[in-house]
Amino acid sequence: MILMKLNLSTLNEDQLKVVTAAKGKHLVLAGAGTGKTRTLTYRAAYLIEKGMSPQNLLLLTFTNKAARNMMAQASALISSNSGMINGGTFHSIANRTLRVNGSLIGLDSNFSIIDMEDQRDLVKATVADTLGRLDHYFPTPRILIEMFSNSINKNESLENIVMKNSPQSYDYMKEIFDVYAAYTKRKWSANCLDYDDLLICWHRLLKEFSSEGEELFFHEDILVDEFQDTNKIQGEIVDLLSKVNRGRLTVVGDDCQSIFAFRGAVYENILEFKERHEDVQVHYLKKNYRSTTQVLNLANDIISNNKKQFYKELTPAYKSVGLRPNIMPLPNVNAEATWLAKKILDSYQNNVKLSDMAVLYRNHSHSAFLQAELVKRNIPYQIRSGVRFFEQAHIKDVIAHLKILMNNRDEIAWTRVIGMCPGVGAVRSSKLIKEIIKAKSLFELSEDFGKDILPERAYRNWQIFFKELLSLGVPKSPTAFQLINMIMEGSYSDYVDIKYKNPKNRKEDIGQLAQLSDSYKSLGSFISDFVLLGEMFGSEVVSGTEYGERLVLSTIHQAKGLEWDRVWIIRANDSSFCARAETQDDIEEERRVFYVAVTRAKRFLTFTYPIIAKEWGAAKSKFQGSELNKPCRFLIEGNNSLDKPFSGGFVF
DNA sequence: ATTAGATGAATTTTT
DNA sequence: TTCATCTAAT
Repeated sequence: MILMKLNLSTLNEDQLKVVTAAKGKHLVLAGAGTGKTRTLTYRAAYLIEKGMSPQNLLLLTFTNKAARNMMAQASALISSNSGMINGGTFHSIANRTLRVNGSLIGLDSNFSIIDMEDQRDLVKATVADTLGRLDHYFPTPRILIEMFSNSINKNESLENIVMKNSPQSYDYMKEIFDVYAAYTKRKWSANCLDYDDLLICWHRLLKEFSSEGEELFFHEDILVDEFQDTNKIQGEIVDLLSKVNRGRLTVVGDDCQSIFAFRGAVYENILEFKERHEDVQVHYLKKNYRSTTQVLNLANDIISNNKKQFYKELTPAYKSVGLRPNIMPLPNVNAEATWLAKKILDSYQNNVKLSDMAVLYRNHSHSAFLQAELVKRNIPYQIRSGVRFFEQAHIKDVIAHLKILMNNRDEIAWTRVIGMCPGVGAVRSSKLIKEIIKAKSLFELSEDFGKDILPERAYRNWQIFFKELLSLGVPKSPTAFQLINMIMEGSYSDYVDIKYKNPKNRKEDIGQLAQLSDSYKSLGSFISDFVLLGEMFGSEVVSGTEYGERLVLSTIHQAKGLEWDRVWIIRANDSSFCARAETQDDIEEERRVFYVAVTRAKRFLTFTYPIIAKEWGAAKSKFQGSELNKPCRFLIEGNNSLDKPFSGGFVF
């Protein structure tokens, strides 16, 4: 095996110590911009250079973006013929493990993975079945899903979650339990796993079938990035895995950048790591290679107001000259968008690349006005928020066709597919599905299937529809590529024309989907990768020219781990960040979100906010103009290194 | 009894 | 823009 010589001279002393540390347990506390991921991937490469096989390494992280980043960096460091490193998000590794060994806990390896929308549909159906008519005050499917998920990810009883988050629904506690039980049962019999189930099942598998030295789940070393984003169950999965390999584990994280508490992330996983594990070596990385002193000063000032943290002040790696971050109040959201678009154009005309700039915000909806303004001025942008590629209806339609061929019991996919047949609605469709599932396979049904279930008119439509479905199974085990093409040659194409208002674009998307599927060996791996990595295929919403660089618009959560020369943080008013925060912990979380945003900037950082508070229904008549926004409290508390508010907004 | 189209209401952050 | 509920058509 030919190995690339790893060049360790580019690492600083602290990083080098981590990279070359002896096998054992290591906790690396690293601030923003200190080369966290780089250090971790160098360690992976170092271990491989020392003789470890890449397949025996396991690299884990929470978000897809971080995983992609990490895997790309790691594989750039090792020679291509040394094989693939084993790594990805917790969910994708769970999926891989369960496809192979899930049968140990009674799982059928063809299971489907369902996303939030699918969950909602299934819960809705379950509620209708268990409770009959809906009560106005019974929590919506959306809320129910959130309760269930919270209870799992935060490892608290459903009762506690309801009491804390929706006390007004506590009267329905019994019904909520019933729905939960029925929903769980239904998922299982449909052979479907949601995101949480992936973790639960992996956890259960490890708990029941792993023991010290157990080969099945053995990894010579385990490296975890963004450890502050892990939740309770993920933390336990890491514990169990490291028990198998007798404690070879390196976790890297920054408690100050923990911004996923809403889905159960507990930075206590970091804070308590030393108590949970024996013989832990702790390392600190504090040198920041990203930002100017001015940006770092503000970041340090902001985060110093948080009480719960490992305090680690970031120090700039280089002496740099920069401008102090600046705040620009504007009359309203329109003015904010116009001003910003103009500023961006100015920068661009002064030879700043669009790809060196980014606009960050707290929620998706904050980007709307700016988008309109950018389109008006022909400024190309790329947006990393909003509806993802795989969540769009037409894409899900096609995927549902593939899912039913993989997993005949997938009632969610069936509902979606059959729902496209005219004359068949919720009631008749559920009758049909019941029969289909009984039959074990679509192809075992008799030709006149449906005749005794549907009225005449609907049956005539169904016959055509049903024949087409059957024809999908004609070539022996067709590829995803073939299947998608067959679907598009059939009546689904007409369905798109009738049902959606921009059918041409949608069909192009589906064409893209077919292209993507072409590189997959099996239908199954394509589908599960698709659901889990959906955004990776991200035909992100793009405007402007097809080629060349684009300005990035992103939520702060999605911008984590990235950096730009110039960063604008819009809607930097207090209510954007703190309106929903109730407890001190909530405020600290928002402060960390703010801190993450600030530390994305290398040299220029500007905040803007609209002075007049206008909520989203503003178009509707109600007068709301009397309330004025204040700048975000994180900018004015303490003694911040910020050019004070109302300083005139001079930026460059 | 069901479906399908119309109307009015509501939006954190991610896997 | 998407989602739940109401209402008219089958």
